[in-house]
Amino acid sequence: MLLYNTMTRKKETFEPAVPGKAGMYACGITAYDYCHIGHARSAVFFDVLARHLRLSGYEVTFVRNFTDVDDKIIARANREGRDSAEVAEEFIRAFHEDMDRLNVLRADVEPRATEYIPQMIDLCERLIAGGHAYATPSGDVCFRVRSFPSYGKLSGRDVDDLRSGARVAPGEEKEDPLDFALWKAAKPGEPFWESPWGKGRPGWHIECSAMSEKNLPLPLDIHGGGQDLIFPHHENEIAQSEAALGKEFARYWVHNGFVQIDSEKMSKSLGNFKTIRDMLEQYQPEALRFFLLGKHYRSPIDFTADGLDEAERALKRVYECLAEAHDARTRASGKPWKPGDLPADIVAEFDACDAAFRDAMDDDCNTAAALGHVFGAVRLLNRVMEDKNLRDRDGARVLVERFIDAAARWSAVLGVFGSEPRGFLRQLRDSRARRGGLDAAAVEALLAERAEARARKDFAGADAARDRLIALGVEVRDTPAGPVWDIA
RNA sequence: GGCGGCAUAGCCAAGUGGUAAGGCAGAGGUCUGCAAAACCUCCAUUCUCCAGUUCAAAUCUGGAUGCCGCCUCCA
Repeated sequence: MLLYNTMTRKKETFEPAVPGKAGMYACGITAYDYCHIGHARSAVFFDVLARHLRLSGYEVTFVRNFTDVDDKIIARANREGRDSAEVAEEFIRAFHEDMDRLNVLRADVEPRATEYIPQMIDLCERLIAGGHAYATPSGDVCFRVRSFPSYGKLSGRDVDDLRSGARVAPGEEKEDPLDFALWKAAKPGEPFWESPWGKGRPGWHIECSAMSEKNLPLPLDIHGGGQDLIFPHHENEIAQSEAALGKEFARYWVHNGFVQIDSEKMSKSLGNFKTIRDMLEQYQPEALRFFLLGKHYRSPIDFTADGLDEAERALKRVYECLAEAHDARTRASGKPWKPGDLPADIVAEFDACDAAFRDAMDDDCNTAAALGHVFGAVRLLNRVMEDKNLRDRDGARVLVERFIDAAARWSAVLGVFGSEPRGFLRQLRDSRARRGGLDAAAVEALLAERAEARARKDFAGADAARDRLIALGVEVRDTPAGPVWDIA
């Protein structure tokens, strides 16, 4: 497959270090608050990438870490009079709850920074021994950026340009303003670990270097995260790991784009973020996931209510079709299919959609294009099911089976379309009804009134009931199995 | 100031040299007691603008304009 590599700024053919195996490391969250939609996008994308690689035959080892010791966690713990480990634990649990709902699979290894303190200390010592780091009088350990000549290669930065913007804060003990902390001396009230430099705790960047080194063979095949991690986080990881190891740290650097609100980055610092759990009170998790997959992962995506509503409608179209397909298959057990194949061009068109789906995923995980091909298949199946001359043929049965089978494969990669269709449609309707503040009792009463009128062939009365339902935003659909209702 | 990204119909959006996927909305039709869903047809001679390369450009090059991101914690 092709994968865009931030290092080379090009799509490249993905060739792991060991053929058939793929080691993936994605930077996870700092556990100090509930996750927002931006975290969801990153998690959903790397989940899809891991799923796609697996289904393409790679033996994938996916590592996603938790940062469970950090300034922000400590700040929150102190503010709430709690232990920082307890705070981290709470939000790691919340992360798992949110991700489970979004159908993001657990990573194979989910290391926490505090479990790797000895490895981080060891890495610091190796860097000091190699002349790439130094301890300061107060017990910090800093990376000597100037000792690593290719610093800036990932983010396209020039050390001299960076220097003009950097400044040394008064009282800092860095040799150079560009140098960054690998290990921080503990301040009063902070969690700490014993180290050769006294009581302290790890800096952020060293965590990922240590955790990736211990959990995956280096070089990593894929290292990823949000685009904001390119600089300085990933640049610093490269410097640390490559300076310590003397070899390449990661082969493919993959970064997802941001979620925006009103064309501005959604972030905690801007205060314009929406948490996953807040959104899931209003929308089905699958609608959010579908929405995120509707745009290419490297482009920014604007998060809007309209966008989610559209995702719901699109999802509904696919599930209506899946429900039809399931019904057709079930009905077939009681009613024999007639002999006869479908026209060859219809079968060929289905094959083309299925192949195009895979090609799109192979092309840098182009989920938006892949979804387009799902709709191609949906329309094709609807057309056959609609055609009185075709729908009872044995060839139609075969197509229905193949469609259901293909949908299961698409679902396995994308993590959507995998629910039981009728159940999903009911949940979708109910969540939309709840969002619209619909009076369920009033709807039920009008539905009953209309059913009675229809039974009497009192169509004027039935239409009057329908009009009042429409006024409530409800539309009624008469099916062979009886009337069903939905939100217009 | 330094570095980078993006600009496609009313809206969302795919598309890295060969003549504009898909979804939503809209118009007409089939079906239906009426509807809805579904299906069929239509809906960008054109891809922010200007130059250039090429037989051929939304796609490559240069320039302009606009929006966004990184350079400080951040998915």
